[in-house]
Amino acid sequence: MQRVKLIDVARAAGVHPGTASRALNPDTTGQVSADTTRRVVQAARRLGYVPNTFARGLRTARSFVIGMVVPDVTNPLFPPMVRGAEQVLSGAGYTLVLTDTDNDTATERRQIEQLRARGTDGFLIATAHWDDPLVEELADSDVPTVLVNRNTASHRLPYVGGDERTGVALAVDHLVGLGHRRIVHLAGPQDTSTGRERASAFRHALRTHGLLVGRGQVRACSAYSEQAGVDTTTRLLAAGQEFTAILAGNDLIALGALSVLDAAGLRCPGQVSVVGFNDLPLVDKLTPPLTTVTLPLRDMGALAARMLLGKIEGNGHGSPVAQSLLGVQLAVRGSTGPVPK
Amino acid sequence: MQRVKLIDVARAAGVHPGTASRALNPDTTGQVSADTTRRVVQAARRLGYVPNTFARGLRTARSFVIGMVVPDVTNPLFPPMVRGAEQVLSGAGYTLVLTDTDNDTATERRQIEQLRARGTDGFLIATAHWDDPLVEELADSDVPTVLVNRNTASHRLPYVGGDERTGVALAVDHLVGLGHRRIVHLAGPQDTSTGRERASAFRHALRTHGLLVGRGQVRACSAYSEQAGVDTTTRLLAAGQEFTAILAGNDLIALGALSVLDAAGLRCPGQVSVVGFNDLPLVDKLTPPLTTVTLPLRDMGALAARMLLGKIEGNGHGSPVAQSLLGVQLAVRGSTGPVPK
DNA sequence: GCGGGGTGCACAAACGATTGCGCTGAGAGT
DNA sequence: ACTCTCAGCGCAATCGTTTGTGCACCCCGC
Repeated sequence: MQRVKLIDVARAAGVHPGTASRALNPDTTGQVSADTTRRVVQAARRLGYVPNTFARGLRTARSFVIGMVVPDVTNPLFPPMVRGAEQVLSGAGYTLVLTDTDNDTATERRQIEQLRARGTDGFLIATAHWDDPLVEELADSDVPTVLVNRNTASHRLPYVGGDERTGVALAVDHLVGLGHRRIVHLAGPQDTSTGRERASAFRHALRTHGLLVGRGQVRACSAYSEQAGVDTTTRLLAAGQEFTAILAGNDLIALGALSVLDAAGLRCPGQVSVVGFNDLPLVDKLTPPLTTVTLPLRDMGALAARMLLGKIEGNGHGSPVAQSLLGVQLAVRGSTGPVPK
Repeated sequence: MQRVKLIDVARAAGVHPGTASRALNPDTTGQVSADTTRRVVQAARRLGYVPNTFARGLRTARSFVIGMVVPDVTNPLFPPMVRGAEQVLSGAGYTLVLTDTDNDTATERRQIEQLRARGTDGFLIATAHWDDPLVEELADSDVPTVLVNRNTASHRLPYVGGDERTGVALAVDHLVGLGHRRIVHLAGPQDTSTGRERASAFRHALRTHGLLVGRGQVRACSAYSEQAGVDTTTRLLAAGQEFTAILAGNDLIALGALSVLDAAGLRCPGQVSVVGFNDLPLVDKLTPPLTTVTLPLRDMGALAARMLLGKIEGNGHGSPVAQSLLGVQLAVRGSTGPVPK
């Protein structure tokens, strides 16, 4: 596979392989004279030496591989996080292995097992559920792990996410500012932290404005999908609930809501205003362009990666559990307007 | 790192580690009696044995890692291909390492180097340029490689893509069927196979319909981006070229074209029809919904992965170079209509 | 001039799985 | 009954790197 190995470099430099190893390794190069180091480094460069990852990994039990687990790469929410993480990681000499669970717990377990068998140095988990045995297992184990995008109930692991509560508050303020009083929240799945957090923040925001939160005003969708948005909105209309605005759990749910509203002859924003979450690509080009909460996805991925590196390279101690919430913004667009008279 | 190793299993089964190894390995289990195999397998399962990838890789010089190189994960074109590939590969016991070149050749080279150092068993390349030194290097090397989505001039490596020519023909037939005679092609970058192929197919399709291809009728964009679409369309209008329909090199270019047309007061599809390529998510929800060519992205990824596995596990021989083009479809939507009178 | 403290390096033992080789014993063939 | 064969398994080398240990040797101070 690889031609030139350490022993070749050592021979070329006229030293023992062990010495060559120390010379090449930044941490141990101090144990070797400057002159020898120079000769070894030169020989290595000249011969084009690349260390064999297997041999090194076998000896050191480190792989420089980070596993990142997402539910579905084709969901545009995740690629920016992946990019952010990858840039940080590859800058630090790590390789990111991305794996897709297809929203399936069994698959997820299998993938994680496989990665652990590979000696993965750490995990970035974007699939966490509110009660998540897999995540608890990771927390019990000694492999460094950081949660991103979704948290768990236990708060046992470091977490990086968006400031959901502020996002919801911005959206509600905006709607209330437009005169809306009857606002419905099509919440995300309540087994995810984002779904719960946004719903809780929604109730809180309404109360802040002195509005009551009636029953049926928060309706949880079964998934963060357009179809779930369609279903829940259909039920909402069937229930005869009155409302002039919808805060959707995310953009996909908002899309589902919009299509049902359209089919029911309810104009947006004329009769109903709609706000989404995440600011997916192209939602600004729809008719009407979707008002939505923008999360710093890329920064979330990058920060999570940095925190993970800190856990790995910092000797395990340091701030044990950190919960970081990154700032969000509200992108006000065409799907929200003044409350109809 | 890992508790239980082969020697533990062997001890539990009362055999030599070597024997245990053979018993566990499907290829060599024939060298061990059925009874012994059963005992070993049972012990392995009971103890929860997972082989150490490093030790195995060191000995066998195989990693069961496939590197996939894409220009940008956040471009929705790629995630479906990644998923398709990942499913095939993980089903076969391989791990997919996804890497993002950020459309930068230097980054790409670095990433590929790093992956090769890791003993990557094969590459799936989605970043190929028409003349691509990096790809040629891979072709020269002995590491199995399959190109996907984009081909190179040399045709030295197996390739899986969509049937671009048919896609273009469908689009042109559709436009001509609507009465369009003055059709402009906003071609993709001409250093990519897709850009060249679509442009060439466009000329060919026009001739098939007995239409002349005038100068200025095919205009190459500098990138597959919305901005490039904006720029090229702006130039097109400035040139005073007459046209009633645009075939865009891809959906992003089409989006750019649409916004410029809109700004210029040209209604779509009333005055100008627009066809895209790729069928990105949400382009069916725009106003007007974009008529576009649909590629089987997921199948492309899956087939490419299968071909790569064939190259890796088939002993190198077999059909040396295969070029596979998968069927495409035209999704007719609202952005195309009858030619204005 | 001699002992002591260091520096700089060589030596060799790991890491854990795979695999060519060779030994043992049982069955078959004559 | 004796050899031949071959299935089944144990033995030990091997993959390439890292790292604890110890041996030189040099310089210094007494």
